[in-house]
Amino acid sequence: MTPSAQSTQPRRSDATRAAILRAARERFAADGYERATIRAIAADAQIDPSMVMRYYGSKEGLFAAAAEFDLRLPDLTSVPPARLGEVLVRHFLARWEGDETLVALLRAASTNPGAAERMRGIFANQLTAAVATFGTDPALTARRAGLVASQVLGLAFTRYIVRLPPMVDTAPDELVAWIAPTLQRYLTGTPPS
Amino acid sequence: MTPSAQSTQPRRSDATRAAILRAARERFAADGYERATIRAIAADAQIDPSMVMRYYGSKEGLFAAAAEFDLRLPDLTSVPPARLGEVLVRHFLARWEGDETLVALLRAASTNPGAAERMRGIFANQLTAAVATFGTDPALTARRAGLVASQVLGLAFTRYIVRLPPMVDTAPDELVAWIAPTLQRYLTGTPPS
DNA sequence: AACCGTTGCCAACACCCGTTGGCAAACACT
DNA sequence: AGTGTTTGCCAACGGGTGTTGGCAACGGTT
Repeated sequence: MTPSAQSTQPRRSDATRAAILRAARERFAADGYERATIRAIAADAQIDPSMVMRYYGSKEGLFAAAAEFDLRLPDLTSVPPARLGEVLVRHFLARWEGDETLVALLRAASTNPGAAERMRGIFANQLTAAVATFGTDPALTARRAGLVASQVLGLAFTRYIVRLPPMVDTAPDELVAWIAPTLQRYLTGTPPS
Repeated sequence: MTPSAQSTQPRRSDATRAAILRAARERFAADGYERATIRAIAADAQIDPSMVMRYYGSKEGLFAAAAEFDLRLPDLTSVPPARLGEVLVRHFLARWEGDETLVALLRAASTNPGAAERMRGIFANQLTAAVATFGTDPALTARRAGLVASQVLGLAFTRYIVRLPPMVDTAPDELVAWIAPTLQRYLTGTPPS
């Protein structure tokens, strides 16, 4: 019951914690979960491997902290319904390019069950929630969100993971032009009989 | 120069080789490249780990043998141009469901550079070649094939790797109905300005 | 100055990995 | 029957992994 600030006073080791997290995101994104070793991450952050354990408990704990992610989806109710597809692709493309966290999550989700679970959560909660905001048949919302995820994750997978040359070389604007109609139909198109 | 059959007379160890390969495909598909250990594969095949080394040289060699893959794309010139998309999705869906090799390749490609290279080769050669058979602008062929790959691999990634519930629960026929128009447009649609 | 929690490093543990060499049994062929 | 090759197993090596415990230096508080 000390009168001082009790919950989150800045600690002296915050810089170290941040360095670890940054190095972890880089390594997880570049190498995937199993190849990204704690020793390598610690070396990148220029500290001892045991520090990682002290601050994050375990490798799984470190990954959980490094893969915290918010899609930051815009408010879709304020978007002209006919431009939903375009807005979404553009947003996702900008989001991958600017933050390697999702690439890390994507790579790790292929082999690590926990990472896959987290990816499921992100898309089930955030994407499905966004799709649900504009009134479509609730029974179809999850399916529409899933289809959008399939195209958006396929874009990320081919462009950032496998690096298929045509997908890497094509400019973002052109990718948007091609893919926007796909998402538009998945979101607002009439379902097949 | 013996008169006997010189090239490939059946060896007594062929059964063992096949058992190893089968177990390897299963493990690589289920666990990815790094988590699928030679010891576990050998245990599944009920032989000693050193046998794997003798017959396939190394873990990389084993993977190369296990991930040999042919998309078996049908002859697209004999397909009504308006149904190209439908035929393609249906073919891919059937191909993943019946053979776990591609799932193994997909998982491994996320973390193993060699596997990614192989995946690039498969789609660059086989898919692009198939797209090139019907006469579109050659300058656009690679891009069209890349877009198709992005949607098809995204489907596989969300359905078999991450296992997003809406993508797992939806029946193949319904997936085909949703996705076929996407591929159709990527293949034959007019490019954006 | 004396105290105590924090920060950091070092050394080590126990385990698992891919890979290797040698040795016994089974087989093929003369 | 005898010889050489093939098939298989065992035991081990060298190296890398996540993780742990202890110990020195530092910082703030009294």
